[in-house]
Amino acid sequence: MAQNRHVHISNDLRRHIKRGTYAPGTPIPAESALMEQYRASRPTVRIALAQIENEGLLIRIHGRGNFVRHQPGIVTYDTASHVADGCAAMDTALQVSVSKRTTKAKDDVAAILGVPVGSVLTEYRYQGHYLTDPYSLALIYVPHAVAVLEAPTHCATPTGEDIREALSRAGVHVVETRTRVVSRLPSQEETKTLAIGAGAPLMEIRRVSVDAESRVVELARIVLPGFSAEAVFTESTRTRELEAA
Amino acid sequence: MAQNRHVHISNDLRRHIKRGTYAPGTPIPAESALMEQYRASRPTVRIALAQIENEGLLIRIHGRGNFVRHQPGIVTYDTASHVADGCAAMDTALQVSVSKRTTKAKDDVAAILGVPVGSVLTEYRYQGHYLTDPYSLALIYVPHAVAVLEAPTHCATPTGEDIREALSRAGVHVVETRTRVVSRLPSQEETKTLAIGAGAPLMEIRRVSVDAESRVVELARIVLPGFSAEAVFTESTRTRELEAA
DNA sequence: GAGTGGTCTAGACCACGAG
DNA sequence: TCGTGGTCTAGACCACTCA
Repeated sequence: MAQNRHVHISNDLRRHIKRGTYAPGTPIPAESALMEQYRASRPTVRIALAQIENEGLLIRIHGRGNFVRHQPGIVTYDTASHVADGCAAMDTALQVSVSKRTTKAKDDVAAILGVPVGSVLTEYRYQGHYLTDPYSLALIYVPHAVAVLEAPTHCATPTGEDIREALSRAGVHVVETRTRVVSRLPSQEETKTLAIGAGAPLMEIRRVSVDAESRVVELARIVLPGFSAEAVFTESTRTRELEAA
Repeated sequence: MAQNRHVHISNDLRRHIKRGTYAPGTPIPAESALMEQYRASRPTVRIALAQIENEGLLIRIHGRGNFVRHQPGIVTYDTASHVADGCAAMDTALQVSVSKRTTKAKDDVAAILGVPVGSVLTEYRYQGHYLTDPYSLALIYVPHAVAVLEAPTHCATPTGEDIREALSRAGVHVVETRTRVVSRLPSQEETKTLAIGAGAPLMEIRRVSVDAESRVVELARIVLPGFSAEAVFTESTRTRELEAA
């Protein structure tokens, strides 16, 4: 069936995890035990572990063990669904903590925002957790010249959509949104903050919101593990014609 | 600087490739030579090679060697840019070959298209190449009940946008488009057709086009290596208000 | 047949975490 | 201190490609 040794092991481990033999939050047997169990060398066992780690099934912690990851649902990034209340239909195990910080624009962020390097910005950091495991990170930048908003205390969405509502309440109206999606490997820092493997695909979403004066009022950099993320866009040809008219 | 041995090696190889010391299309030194050069064991060398392979810098061919990949530009999937002519502004080294095939809908495709399982479809296969290296794959399904189109002979886009123009010419008008983007690891088959490593992040775009009668007229499954792909979406709040009115 | 990459082994040493 | 995972080594055998 499975040709490669490590494929056979990862298939078997995957089955155990999906069936619940190895429960979420608990460690699977130590690598030494797996070596005996599958009569394989350590590198072979570790290749199998790396595979299922990159699939989002495992969190490996140095000195502690290899733990079954809690399986959150898919985080859907959807511009069409303007959910009024982030709390609605939210799993209570899903937690998003928001922190607020004042910084100065570095060159890359400044270029996108269209402000001088060193301009004062507010950085909102949305860190999403599902039980004990992290699953999302969003950094949102709003120039002080545009608005200074309070960080939402509760019901924050993982992708920071609520900032745009807050902007609207502050009298800043978004007219156009440009979104860019890429798929890439995580940086070393991202492997830590998202608790993913170095080989786990990652989805990065960059959202730029513009107001009527073509001023960039918000830049969002959202980073999600590929195994629990999708982005959905709906486009109506009708509205394009209306716009042209 | 570099703590890990394999990181040091991959950094060095990456530098050589980007500087052009190792030219595109040519093989880098054999693994045995790299072992001597960096005084490292084979597994260590191979981890370094896997890393830069997953970044899209290397194509490894069993029995032949490890070749520097030609660097195509980024393939941008952009719904907003309706390029009338695919030939315009296309690098001549970029080739897209299209083949046409008649099949029957399997259950997953049938469910999305909203047709019975076993319905007759046309499958258009867009395979993109940059010089000798593949870089894109798009499979597009159109039910026979909707239209039977000729495969475009030239100037095809990597993402198969021209099918929708062909539909329009055939009197089938797309009113709404739903696009879904995910980031994941490639299947074994995809590693071969795209010549990417098993650990290379991949962007999959699913596009569903709907006509005025809410009939699905086209399903596109576009698969691109993450290292050379991005998806861009532009959304205007203004049109949303127009639509509501 | 010679050279290449693909897979696996057995074992060593180090770094981290918890008691 | 001990058990865990993180890294690396030296070497073997196999599979593929090309002359």
